[in-house]
Parts: sequence; structure tokens; C-alpha cells
Amino acid sequence: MTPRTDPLTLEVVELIGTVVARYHEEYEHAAAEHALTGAQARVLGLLAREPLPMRRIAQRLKCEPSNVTGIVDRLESRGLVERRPDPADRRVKLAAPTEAGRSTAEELRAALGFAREPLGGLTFAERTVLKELLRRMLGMDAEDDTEDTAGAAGTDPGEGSAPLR
Amino acid sequence: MTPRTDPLTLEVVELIGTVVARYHEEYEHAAAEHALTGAQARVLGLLAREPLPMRRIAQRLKCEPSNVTGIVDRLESRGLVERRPDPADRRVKLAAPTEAGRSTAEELRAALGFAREPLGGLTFAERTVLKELLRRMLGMDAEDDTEDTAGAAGTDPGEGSAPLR
DNA sequence: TATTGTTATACTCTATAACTATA
DNA sequence: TATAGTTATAGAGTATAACAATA
Repeated sequence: MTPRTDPLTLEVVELIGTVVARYHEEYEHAAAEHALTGAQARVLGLLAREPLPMRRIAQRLKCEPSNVTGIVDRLESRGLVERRPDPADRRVKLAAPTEAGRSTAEELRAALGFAREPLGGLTFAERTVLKELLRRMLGMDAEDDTEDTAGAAGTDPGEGSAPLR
Repeated sequence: MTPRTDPLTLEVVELIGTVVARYHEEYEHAAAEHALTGAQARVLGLLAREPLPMRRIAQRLKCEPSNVTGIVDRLESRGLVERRPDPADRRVKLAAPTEAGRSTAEELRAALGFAREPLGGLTFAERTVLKELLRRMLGMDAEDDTEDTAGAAGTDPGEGSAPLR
């Protein structure tokens, strides 16, 4: 509830704003390289993970379902996505990437170098600390910490994971 | 140049994506509270710091100058911004916030609680570490570290500023 | 001749409301 | 009746190209 307007906090806020700006810059640029808009790239990325009903796409994008129609229309007209019927419910249409769509999505993901390239300048311990701080900042404290994190646990969790006092 | 696809790095990338998403969510929400679009809020925020020629606004927004005309038009029609002539060059028009615009910009800034509220859960030392890591990530290493940081230096820079190895 | 801001045009994203076909 | 997807419509952001005023 406390406002928190000390210089250090304000500087961190400023830095986060810069991170956000650069992230978007790189994202839009990567999408444009494939002649896609940001929204189209986002939907293609979602579908590359798993086919989704139109309704679900709208929920992920936090927009009205009517907008998804046009976005998928454009992706479909370019042969990157196709609409398939849902056997379980004839009202829903599942949007799924074509083969071309899958490879485009993969290239897009690979081009999104942000935070992967710059992260290279950080040591393993530093990346671990950064992960912890971001998680706490996002209110993900110690909840469900038992997924892909396990894979990296065997190397050197040591004081990197400590609360830092 | 190394791709960096280890689980830890990927998790940090994922977290940064989440931070970006939440930042935008809060930004758009704060803007909507004042019946402003994201672009309008961004321009108003820029002008609250200092009046700018149309051309400069476009550069800050990384968009074409022709787009700024419409955005400023809408802000002007709502009495939040006004266009003033530049005495030095009669071609340029300086966009400046009105009194109402300034107060709206201030309310907007205050409402942008993200990273200020959640940052409250971090200790001073943790915020210092986060600041350092973000700066390194953004390639701002030790360059010009002699500004507002000085104000907070008297408390406990200690190992918080250390490279952490 | 170059630059600043604008207009005109076209496309995409967005929300709202009404429609259809299913359920 | 309720839900999934679509269509229609209108407003806003975006890029491109052409233009007037000024430098």
C-alpha cells in the first residue's frame, strides 16, 4: 500500500519500462521480418504450442472474440493457419498452424533473441537471482516451483537461490 | 552469439515476457480510466516532461510523423494539449500540455503502480541487486552511474553492488 | 533544395451489437 | 435459453505518398 517513491525504486521502475520498450521493439521487428503484425505473430505463437478454439485465443489476447476472426482470417489466407472442426462440439472451430505456420513460428521464436542474448552477459548465479527476484515481483513466490526448474537444479543452486537476507 | 537455450535462461525469458504483459495490462488500464488510449497516454506523459515538436514525438514513439497529427488532434480536442508556434522556426509546432493535461498526466503516473507496489516485497538490498542485473541486461553496465543513484548510496551499497560471481 | 507538419489513403486492431448454427 | 463464431460498423493506430509553408 505504501507508495514507494524512493530513488532506488524509481530507478528500477524506469529500468523495467526500458525492458518493456525493448522487448516490444524486438518483437514487432521479428514479426515484421515475416510480414506479420504483432497480433498475428502472437496468435501464431500460441497456436504453435497447441490448436485452440477461437474463443480461447480471444481470452489469451485479452480482446473480444470478434477480433480473432479477422486475425485468423489473415493468417489463414497466407496459409499459415487452418480452421478445423471440433468433433466434440460442432459450434467450435479449432485454429491450428499448418506446416508452413509451424516453421514460421519456430523462426519467429528463434529470432526473439531478447533476454536470451543479453542474458548471456550474466553468470548462472546471477540469472538464478534474477529469476527469483522477478518471480517474487510477480507474486509467484514459492508456489508451484516443481516444473522445468528441476532441470537446472543439479548444477549449483547454492546461495543463488537464497532469499538474500 | 551463443543461442542459450538452457532451462534457467528460458525461464527468465518467460518471466520477462510475463513482466512485459503485466506492465502493458496496467498501462492500458490506467489510460482507459481516463478515457485515453495507450498512445495518447504515452504522448501526454512525454509532453508533461517537456513540450516537444511533432517530429520529436514521432521519434519517441518510433512511428511516422503523420500519425502524431491525429493523436495530438484528439488530445487537443479534449483540452489536454495545445499546439504552440516555435519562435525560432516557424515551421515547427510545439505540443505542450494544458493545465488539465498536466494534472491528468500526474494522475496517470501515480496510477501506474506496477513495479512500485510489487517492488515493495523486496528488501533494499534485493532492489539494488535487481537494478544492477537489469542494467547489465540492458547493456548499461557501469556507464554514467553518477546521477540519481548517488542519493541512495549512503545506506548500504556493500555487497549489493558486487558482481555476485 | 531540404525540412516540418499536414492531408489523403489504405490496412490492421479494437469494441459493440446483431446475426447463425449449434447446444 | 445459452454458447461459439461470424458479420457489420465505427474509432484509433499505423505506413506511404503527396502537399503547403518555411528554411
